[in-house]
Amino acid sequence: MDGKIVNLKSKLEIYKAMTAGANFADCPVRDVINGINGKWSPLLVMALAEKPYRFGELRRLVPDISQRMLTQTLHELQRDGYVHREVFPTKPPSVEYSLTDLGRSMFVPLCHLVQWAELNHDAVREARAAFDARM
Amino acid sequence: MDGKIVNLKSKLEIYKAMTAGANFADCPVRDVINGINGKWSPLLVMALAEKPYRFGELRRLVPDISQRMLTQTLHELQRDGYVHREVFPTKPPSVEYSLTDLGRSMFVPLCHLVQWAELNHDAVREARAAFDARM
DNA sequence: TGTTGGCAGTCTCGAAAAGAGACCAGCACT
DNA sequence: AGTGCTGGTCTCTTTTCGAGACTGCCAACA
Repeated sequence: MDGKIVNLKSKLEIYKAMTAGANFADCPVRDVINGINGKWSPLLVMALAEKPYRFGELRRLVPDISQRMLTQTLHELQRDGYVHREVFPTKPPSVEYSLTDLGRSMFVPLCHLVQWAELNHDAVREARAAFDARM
Repeated sequence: MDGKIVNLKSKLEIYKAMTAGANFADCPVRDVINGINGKWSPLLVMALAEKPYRFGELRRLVPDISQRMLTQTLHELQRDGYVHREVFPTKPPSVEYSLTDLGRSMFVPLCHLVQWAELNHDAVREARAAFDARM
């Protein structure tokens, strides 16, 4: 199961980086990707890429996220260094979330993926419809 | 230093496309992204981008995926038009999975994201360690 | 004075999804 | 006759997710 995958160069290296590790800690790509590809993470990064937002603003912006998931996802994004959390000691203390430099640099490739998604949405929907029709 | 990297109109339109929709069906980007960002989808797409694989090969290639999840993820990828499934009537019938043109075109931006992940893995791990140390 | 409402969350509980592993039919090799 | 390989499905358990109630603080309103 080891000798058959030795054909390409750059792609193979990436591929090996994703699969070679015996576990998660040894695989940088899966480690990082799994932090990004949560259900709400890309959405929040896209939102914060536009401008910083407060907790309640984000909640109103993404109506179908629960507070629990918003708190948790922001916490994870903060932990991984994508998001900066700042508390302002106003009368009711307000909390502002903004993208760090790391977050902004991650936003670039993410944005490409999102652009692809926009362009190819119709193709995907068609494929889906054709597939469902055959079943 | 404020979000000036992002003040292009195209990006704002994408952002609006992600957040404006009242529900999922109206938001093309979320619809497509949610099909890509599963736990195993990117990994399998990366693997199949190298060359077509059979079911058992994929299973051995990604040792920590369960058959159940492999079947299900491949099925979803096929439904969305990224993956082609072909059955060969050999003695024990073998099934080969390969990327479609749509899958290959999606692989391009995905690959950028993966490359970013590879490059910035250390930064993310450092941020994570620093964050955990403070708690 | 009591009430209401906004802020940023936390807590709990039921539902949905993921993971582990048994099981299936058919065929080849020993 | 037993073992192993093919590509899966079925069931059971654990993990995660989602909805909504609840907290503490303060300000405005009646």
